[in-house]
Amino acid sequence: MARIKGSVGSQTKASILEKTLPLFAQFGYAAVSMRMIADAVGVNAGALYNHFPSKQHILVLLMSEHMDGLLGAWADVDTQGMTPAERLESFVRFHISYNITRADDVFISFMELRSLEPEGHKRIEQKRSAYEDVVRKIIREGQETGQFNVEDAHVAAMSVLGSLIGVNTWYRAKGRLSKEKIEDYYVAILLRSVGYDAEGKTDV
Amino acid sequence: MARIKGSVGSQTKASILEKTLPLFAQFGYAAVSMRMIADAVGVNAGALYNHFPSKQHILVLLMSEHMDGLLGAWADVDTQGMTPAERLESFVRFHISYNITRADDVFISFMELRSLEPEGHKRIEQKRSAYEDVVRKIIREGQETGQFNVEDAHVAAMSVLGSLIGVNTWYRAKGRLSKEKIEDYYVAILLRSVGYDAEGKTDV
DNA sequence: TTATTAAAAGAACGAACGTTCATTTAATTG
DNA sequence: CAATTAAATGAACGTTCGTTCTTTTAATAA
Repeated sequence: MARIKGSVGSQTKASILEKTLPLFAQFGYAAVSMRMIADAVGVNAGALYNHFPSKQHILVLLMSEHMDGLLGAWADVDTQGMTPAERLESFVRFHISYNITRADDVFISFMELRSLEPEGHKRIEQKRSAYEDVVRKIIREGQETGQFNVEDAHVAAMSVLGSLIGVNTWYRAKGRLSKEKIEDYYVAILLRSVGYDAEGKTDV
Repeated sequence: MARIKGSVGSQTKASILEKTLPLFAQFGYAAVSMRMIADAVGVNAGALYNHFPSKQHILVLLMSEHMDGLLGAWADVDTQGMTPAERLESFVRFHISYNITRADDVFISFMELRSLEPEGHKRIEQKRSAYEDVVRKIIREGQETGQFNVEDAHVAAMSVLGSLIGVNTWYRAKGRLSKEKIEDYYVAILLRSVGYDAEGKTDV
């Protein structure tokens, strides 16, 4: 056999990305073979090379599209005129909402950095760093205005991000808590963690 | 050639574990071959099977020894008679101290869960869950005594753990901050995050 | 001191790997 | 409608994989 009736290149390429994502997330980049991907797509392994020059390119595209999507979506959130506390609340809600529905993307973007060859690694690392900068900047602003009370902005930012990234490891759509409740709880926890007092409304 | 002068089984086994750990951490379980391990140990690949029945057994032993060490070391910390806040401070300092010097163990115990076959996976997962219970329990106690002010003990515990686990991803021994400073900062951040007021000593 | 066991080497196993290539056929272009 | 290009198959490439096996030699036990 040969070219299949109705096959369109752009669709197959999209299908490759879509089917590869959960495989990489579940088994890891190194443990997923091109034949596994081809089976999932419903195509012969050789056909993958009509759309990607190598397995590595699939990984790089998956990761960079995810990071671009993440950064782009945050850029679309309007936080103009907000106080640092309001801005941090926006960020927390954004991060949870965006990432909770993209567990596989988040997982591989975190786990498979080491599977990237140097060029790809550098590109993705820059995007990750840009995302970290968002939080660092918010916390520094809060430090400057005195709305936050924090010993070290960098450490506080890493703590906030670690806490948020962890959500993806335990969140289950059908779990005890709704997405909204989780957001509310994390907003409270993380605002407290940076020493925000909520105008005296907190405390016992 | 054959058996090497001075070779002792127990030493070789220990060497296999020691040399495999950084390889798994750097490249991932699936991407590390028995030949890579053998080279690192300075032995032929076939000789590995005098000490481990399979590659999988090396991973399971590495992970279970790490988790046992972690749980055992925490069990040795005396927190009797402490308040929940003091206990949480002890835990934060313990976690950072213990894990910061074992980056590779921590990394693979977190990353390679998916590489474990069912039996091993279950065993390790139980140990991880026991560790999470430590934090949940401390926070519940603080909730009950009113020393902490937290919406949901489980969420707060996962937030604390996520934040702590994150330290390992950015800590560098020669970085800007000493281990002691980092501990101090995290104690402050995480106690605030669970709504501990530090008897009014906090705030701007 | 002899017999046994432990620990290594090194060749070999079949299977699977990422990738390439010739070929076939559908879709598109001129 | 003819020529070209795109998208697929399936066989094949050399390499590497985890593991097994036979053989050799050192350490240990009888």
